[in-house]
Amino acid sequence: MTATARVAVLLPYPFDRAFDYALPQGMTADPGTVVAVPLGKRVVHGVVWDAPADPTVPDQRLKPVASLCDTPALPETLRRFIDWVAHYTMAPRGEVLALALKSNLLDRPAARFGWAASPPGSHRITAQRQRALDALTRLDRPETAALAEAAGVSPAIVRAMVDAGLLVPVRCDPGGTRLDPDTAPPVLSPDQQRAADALRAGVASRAFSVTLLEGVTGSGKTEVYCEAIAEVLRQNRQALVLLPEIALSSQFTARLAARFGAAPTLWHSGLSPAVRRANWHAVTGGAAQLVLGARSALFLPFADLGVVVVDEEHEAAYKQEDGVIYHARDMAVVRARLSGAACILASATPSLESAVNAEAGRYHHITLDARHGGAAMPVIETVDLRAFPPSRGHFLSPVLIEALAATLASGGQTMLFLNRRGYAPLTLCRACGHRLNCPNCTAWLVEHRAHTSLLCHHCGHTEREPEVCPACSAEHSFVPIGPGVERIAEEVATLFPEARRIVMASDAIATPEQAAAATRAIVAHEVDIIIGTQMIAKGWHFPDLTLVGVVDADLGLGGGDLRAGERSAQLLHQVAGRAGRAALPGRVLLQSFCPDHPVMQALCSGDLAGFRAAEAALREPGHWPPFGRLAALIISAETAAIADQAASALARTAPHQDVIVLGPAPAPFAMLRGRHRRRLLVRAPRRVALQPILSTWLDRAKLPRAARVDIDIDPVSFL
DNA sequence: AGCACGCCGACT
DNA sequence: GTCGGCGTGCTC
Repeated sequence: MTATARVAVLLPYPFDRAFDYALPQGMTADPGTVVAVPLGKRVVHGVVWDAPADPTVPDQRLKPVASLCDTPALPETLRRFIDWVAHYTMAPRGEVLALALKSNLLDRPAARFGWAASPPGSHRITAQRQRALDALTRLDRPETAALAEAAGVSPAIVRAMVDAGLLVPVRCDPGGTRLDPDTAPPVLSPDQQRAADALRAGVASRAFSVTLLEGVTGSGKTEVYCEAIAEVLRQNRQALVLLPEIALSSQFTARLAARFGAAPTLWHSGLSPAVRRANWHAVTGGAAQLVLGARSALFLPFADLGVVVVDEEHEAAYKQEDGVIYHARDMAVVRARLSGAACILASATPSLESAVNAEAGRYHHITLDARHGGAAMPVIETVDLRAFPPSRGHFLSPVLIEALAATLASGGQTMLFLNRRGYAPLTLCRACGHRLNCPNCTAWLVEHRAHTSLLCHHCGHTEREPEVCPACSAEHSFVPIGPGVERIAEEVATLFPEARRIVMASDAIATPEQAAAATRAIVAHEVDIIIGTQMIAKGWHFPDLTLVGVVDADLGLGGGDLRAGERSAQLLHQVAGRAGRAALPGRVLLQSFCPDHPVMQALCSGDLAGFRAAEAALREPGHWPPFGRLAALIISAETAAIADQAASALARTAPHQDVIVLGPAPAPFAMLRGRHRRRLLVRAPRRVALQPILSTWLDRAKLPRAARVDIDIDPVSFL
């Protein structure tokens, strides 16, 4: 009597271990094989894992594997990556697998069709139709949305052209066109050439390496790392470029397409299910040579990854904050290591983490100094709001208004930056001082005049402004306090009624199409003044923009966040970089109540490296990141009492060896989406691994069932 | 994640 | 008397 042949199958659900299944006679399944297996009453997809069978489960309890899928096996490098991420983040292994394998990806994608121009006939060619036909000469068999976006026309125009017979469908499987590393090689400066050669050599060695590529906005980082990608294409391996989700613009896609002669394969949350599936299959089949994606693209089944680029590596948006909590920049390094690939971290304002790793020699460090094409860095000055205050109820200092007027007069464009959506961040009763709060969160309600309502930016709660104050019953007594971008737009309209304005915030610009339309209008100089949030800080290239005004440069400095100064410097530097990118010199005015603050000083002098050194000197003695390890335990419950009880119970049993446990404290948003939250911070020197300490601690702690503990390794947001 | 089992309130 | 709320627990 021979024992049943069994395989361990990892399922994409929150189980930490693989389940054993019986392998029917004659069936073989190597690790990585995607299989269908019975689970309870259902049949689900899973992956044969490289785990030993579990002898404690007797043969009789095993169910047989139902069938093998004809999808290519999940590559070993991806399986090891999933194991690594699960261990590091302390997330159940199956939950991590779920990031890589959703069963709706598995069906073979249907053939896809794009559009080509039909031979010229006797059609009426309107200006918009001509734009689409022009765009078609630059694109390879684009689908409707891609063509419409590239041409700057609505999808309806494209559909009408199809109906009129101007466009004919042709098959366009993703990755069907090979990328050509030599399509449009850039002309590089000697500085860039040296950097490109070094990156290319790293790729050519086919070994793991990490390089921090530091260069100011406009120094040509993209052109340089594209040379590393070109080398990977020559090796016939695959390349991955990660961008913060918000920066996945069509402008960037078009740049890569122009460089390599065909569009990269996209991966982000906005893709339709059909495109998702097609692109996933293109990656696993090797047809996708270059993927441009958000952080989740790390979990794609690359067969042979040669380079991973993390652009804007300092961005906090790389931190996944719910579900499996991970930092995509750090996981990109791991993904590259496990794949024998080169990893390139690119930024104008590197994170302290990466800068310290480069300093310590763990990463290579390449710096691009000059702005390419001769454009100078803008002149950055502070405007002391104590000396030059705005008039009552307004937010632009006379100094900024004067600069704005001069720029308008000379025909230049101005950008006003304020990282705050809506009209006013706080609404209070003139009679009694009552503040309108969110019922679910520790947060003020933000007035949005565009929707004539008050909105919570944390949970989405929305309500009308009450007629009567709920505290003192005064009528129509509410006044807006402080500015949001809508209010700045209003102020600008009063000051310069003839100037053409656009507000760029996530309320107004919600889709890539809207962003593309706004960008086009700005580049075409159909706009004089751009008023925007964070959204306008990233990657755009507006040639006529010469003045940048930061309405509240102090905004990011409060809140007691470990990285507040660092993040503020990065964001403001990035915003400043929008000014004067073409032939025209740029000027940046930072409105501040504390112009002597190290962040303002660093920005004005351009000495960000000096600022980083000062930050490092503050963090190193106490083993704060990146000089030590940090984890946050967020304890949340329906009631404050349960949250408090659970948090102090945890704190009482806290380990002392090698770690310091801080707290419990109310999490900065003590109440979020209706749950009460407390936080413990666990800090340790770099040599100590936190995970085993945390798991023994949490396993022993007896917590009330109503309380939940979320572990955040390497927290960045402190929310 | 799903899906069962299980023990307390308003309905044909 | 049953239908159904979602708390708890299991899935090889």
